Amino acid sequence: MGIIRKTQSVEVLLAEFKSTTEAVSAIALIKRLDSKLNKTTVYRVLDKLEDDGVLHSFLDKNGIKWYAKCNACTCSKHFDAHPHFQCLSCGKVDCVVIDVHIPNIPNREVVVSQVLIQGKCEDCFV
Amino acid sequence: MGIIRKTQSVEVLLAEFKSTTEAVSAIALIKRLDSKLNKTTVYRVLDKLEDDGVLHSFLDKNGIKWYAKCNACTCSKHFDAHPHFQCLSCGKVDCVVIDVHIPNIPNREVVVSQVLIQGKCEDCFV
DNA sequence: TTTGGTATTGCAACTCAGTTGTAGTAAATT
DNA sequence: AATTTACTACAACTGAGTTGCAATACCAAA
Ligand SMILES: [Zn+2]
Ligand SMILES: [Zn+2]
Ligand SMILES: [Zn+2]
Ligand SMILES: [Zn+2]
Repeated sequence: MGIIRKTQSVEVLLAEFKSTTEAVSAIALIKRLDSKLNKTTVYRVLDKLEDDGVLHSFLDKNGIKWYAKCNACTCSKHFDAHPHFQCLSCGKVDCVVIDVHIPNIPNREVVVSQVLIQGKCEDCFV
Repeated sequence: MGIIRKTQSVEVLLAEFKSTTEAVSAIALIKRLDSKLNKTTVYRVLDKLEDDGVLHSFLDKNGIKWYAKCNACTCSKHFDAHPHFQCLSCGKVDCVVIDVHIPNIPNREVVVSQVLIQGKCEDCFV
């Protein structure tokens, strides 16, 4: 179940995503908002925002959870099964709006796929 | 640094991969070998076998570590940057030897990519 | 605007995969 | 057989994420 009440915590977290399209790790948010919100609250609100189709989440190379804004998602369905790009130099992660084609595999049904690309981002690219 | 001495622990772990091409999670190995090997030993030997190009590892949807046999890898370089397939019904994971093409991204250098495909495996496919 | 129901929050305690330090053990080499 | 040192077991730790619960704050009805 998603967000029901527009609380301070919700506003604070939404504000973190308002000005950027970059992804942010749950851990980074917890540290950054330490004086304002409790760790548990951050996890719970992020979870609800994902339910509502406002944010989407994924795991990075180290199994750490990241969140980014959704584009055209609803509470019933996420439409942003796009790849994510993690910079090996600065660690920044963001959504990449390219289409990676997953070929059919004999005798298997492909339902969903996750692609994590690693390399150098715009800022770190010489 | 990889394996230097051919110990009992190494033999036990190699035996687990000898008869199958399926991937096995570190946790599953730890449980399965609980009477023979210590948890720490399992992690350390797996790590070394990966260094030696005997096994390769990856994280599943839940950030859990899995290992599978390598094909043509050496201690200096892993050549098996292939996708992995996790069955949503039975949980089984294995290597998929298909080539998923990652297109170039403007102003970014793609170094490596990880693809995790989810769906129904051969056994669970109706 | 008060009141009351309940969604939400903070806190502490927990879970659990994976790591680290270390003293003892067992391969390999002589 | 003695020596060297890679390896192992154990216990204790780490750190991201979860859970239970009492206190709080949002919202709507009165
Ligand atoms: Zn960068
Ligand atoms: Zn994204
Ligand atoms: Zn299956
Ligand atoms: Zn593989």
